[in-house]
Amino acid sequence: MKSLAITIRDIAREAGVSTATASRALRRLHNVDPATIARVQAVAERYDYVVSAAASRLAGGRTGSVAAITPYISRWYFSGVLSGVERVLQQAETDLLLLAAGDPDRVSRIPPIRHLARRVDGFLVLSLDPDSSALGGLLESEAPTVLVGTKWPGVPSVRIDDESAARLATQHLLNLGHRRVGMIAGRPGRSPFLAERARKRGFEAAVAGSLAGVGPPEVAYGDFTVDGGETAMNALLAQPDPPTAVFVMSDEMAFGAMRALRMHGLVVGSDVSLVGFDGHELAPMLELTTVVQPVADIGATAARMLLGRITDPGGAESPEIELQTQLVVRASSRPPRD
Amino acid sequence: MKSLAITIRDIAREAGVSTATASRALRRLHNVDPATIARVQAVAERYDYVVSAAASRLAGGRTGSVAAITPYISRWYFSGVLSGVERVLQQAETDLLLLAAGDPDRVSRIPPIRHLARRVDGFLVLSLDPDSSALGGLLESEAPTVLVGTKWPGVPSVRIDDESAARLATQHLLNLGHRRVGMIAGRPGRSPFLAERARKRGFEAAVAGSLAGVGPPEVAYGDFTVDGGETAMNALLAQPDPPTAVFVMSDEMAFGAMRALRMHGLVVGSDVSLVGFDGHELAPMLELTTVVQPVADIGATAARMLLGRITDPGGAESPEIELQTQLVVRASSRPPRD
DNA sequence: TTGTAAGCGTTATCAC
DNA sequence: GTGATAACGCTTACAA
Repeated sequence: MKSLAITIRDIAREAGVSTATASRALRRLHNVDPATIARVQAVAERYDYVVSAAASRLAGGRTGSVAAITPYISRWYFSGVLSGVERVLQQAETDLLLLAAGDPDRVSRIPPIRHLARRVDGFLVLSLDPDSSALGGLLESEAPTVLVGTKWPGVPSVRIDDESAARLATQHLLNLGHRRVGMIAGRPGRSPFLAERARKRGFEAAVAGSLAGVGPPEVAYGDFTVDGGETAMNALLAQPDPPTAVFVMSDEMAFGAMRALRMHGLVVGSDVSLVGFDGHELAPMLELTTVVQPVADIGATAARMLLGRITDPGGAESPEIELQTQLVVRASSRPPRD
Repeated sequence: MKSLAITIRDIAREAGVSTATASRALRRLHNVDPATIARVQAVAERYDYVVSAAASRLAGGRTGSVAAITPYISRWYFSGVLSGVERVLQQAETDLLLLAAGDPDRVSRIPPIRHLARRVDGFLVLSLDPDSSALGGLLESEAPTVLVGTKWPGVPSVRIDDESAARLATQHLLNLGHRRVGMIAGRPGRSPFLAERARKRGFEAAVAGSLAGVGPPEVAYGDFTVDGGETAMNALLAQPDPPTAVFVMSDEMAFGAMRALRMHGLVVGSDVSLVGFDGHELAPMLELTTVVQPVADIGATAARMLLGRITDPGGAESPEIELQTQLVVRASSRPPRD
C-alpha cells in the first residue's frame, strides 16, 4: 500500500525551506521568521496538508489526542459531560479517545496508564478517583491530567459543590416543614465516587442541623438507575414510618421513585415530596424539583484546562474549579399533608 | 525527554531473536515457529510490553483505533449505540476515537476523512449518510467502514427496519380504531437521516393502506427533542380537527407530547393515544407504547463487523444487517373515546 | 522459519 | 533564523 500522502518534505520543498524549518513553521514556533511561517502555512493550506500524528508522536512531539476515562458512556451525567468535552476538543483539533472503565466496583477494563500515555497527550478522568486500581499509575505518570466530578491533592479538577448542593436540597425539604426525610443514594457502604459521598454528607448535615423533631433518616439505594430508584422508594415505603420527603441523588432515580409512588397510589408532592439531582431534560415535564448542574459546561471547562496543561506544563498550579448549581423548585416538593 | 519505555528491541534481545521475528511473533503471524511465538509473548508479558501504536502505524501497520463519527453524543440513541461500540472495542483492545459532527443541517465540524484515515484503521458512521458533505471523501477512501442506522450501496451496515417498524406502530393505532392519526417527525422537508425518511414512509404506508374513513394525517415536527415534541403536539392540537392518535418518531419527543397533552388537560391514552419509538428507560414509567430497538446491540454488532473488515479486508461482501425491533404496548395507546 | 536493513514522517540537536 | 541529520519504534521486502 504505497502511501500517496504528501509529507512535510513536499511542503518544505514547495516552500523552499528545509523540513526542519517547515516543521517549526507549521507549529508556529517563535524562533521562525514570520514571513517563513506565512509562506509555509500557505503551502500547507494549499496542499491540504496535516502532519502525521504517528510520526510526530514518534519523533517526540504531540499525539494530538487526549483520553477521557469514564465509568459509563450512556448515563445522563456522563454523556452530557462528554458532549461538552468533545465540543472544545474539536475546536482545538484534538482527538478524543474514549475509554469506558465500567463500574468501579467491578474489575477494571482500562488498559494500564503507562500504555495509554504513549498514545495521548493527557487524561480527563470522570468521577473516578485517581487512586482507583482502575487508574493504576495515573498519579505516578507525569501525564497532564484533569479530574471531573472529583478531586485529588495536586491534581487540577472541575466539579460542583456536591455537599452544599445536597445540603440545600435537603434543607429545602426541611424548610417546607417535613420532619421525616429520607434519602435515596447510589449504593450502600462507602461509595467509590467522591460526589456521592459528598452528597451523603450534605444530606446528613442538613438533617443533623435541623430543628428538633426530625427523626433519623431512612436511606435506600438505587444504583443511579431508574429501576433502582423505584426499588429504593419501595423500600422506603415499606418502613413502619415512611418519610414524607426524600432527597434523591439523581434525577433518573427520582423518576423511578415517582413511579413507585404512583404504583402505591400516592401522589408526588402531596403525599411524598421529592427532590432530585442533575437537571435532566425530563425533570420539568415530570415536575421534579431538582439541583441543576451544568454538565456540558463542566466537560468544556475541564477540556480547556487540560489543553492548557498540555501546551503549558509549566503552570504548576492545580486549580480546583467549582461550577455553580441551582435548585429549581417544582411541584414534586411541597409542604407535608398535615 | 529520554524515553525509558522498553522497545521491541529489548524484547527481541531478551527472547534471543531479531526484532523482525519479535514483531512477527507479537502479531502471531502464521509463518513463525509456535515455540518462538510463545517465547516472545512470554517475554513481552513479563516486561509488560505493548507495541507503540505510533511507530507501528508509521511503519505501515495498524493504528489500533477506529473512529466513530456521530452527529450527537448525548442523545439517547447515540449514547446507547456508542456504549455498545465501546464494549466490543475494549475487548479487542482497540481505541475509540469519538468525533461529533453536529447537526447535519449545519456546517460540518468533521476534519476531512483523508486526514483521519491516517490516524485510524476504520470508520463507524452513525446515522449520517456517507455522501454527506460532512463525510467528504469517505466513500472514495478505501478505509474500512461500517454504517449504523443507515445504509449505502456497497457499504456494510447495521440497522433496524425503520419503515416496517413505523408501519406496525401506526397500524397498531389504526387497529385500535383511530381514524384521525397524526405524526410527530423530526423536521420538515427531506430529512438528512435515512431512518427518519423510512419512518415517514412507514407511517404513510400504514395510513394509505387503512380502511376508508381515515382522514389525511396531520404532521408536526419536534427535532427529536423533548421540548420540540411538546411544541409539535401543541401544533397538532391547534388543528381544527386534531388527531386522536399520534405516531411519534422518538420517545423523547413523545415525552414532550405527553407534557403538552397534560397542559391541555387531556389524558394520554384516553383523549389522545401515543406511540413512541426507541425503548427509552423512562417509557415504562410513563406508560408509553413504543417500538423498542436494541441500541447497544446495534453498536456492538457494528463494531464487530468493523473489526472483521479491518483484519480481513478481503471479505468483499458488504452485509446489511437488520436487527429486530419490538412494539411494546402500554397505556398510552388505547381505543378512541367514541 | 528467521535475520538484515531500509524505510515510515516527524521532531530535536547541533551547527552555521 | 535556518539547515543537516540523527533519532523515534516498528514493519516489511528481500535474503539466507
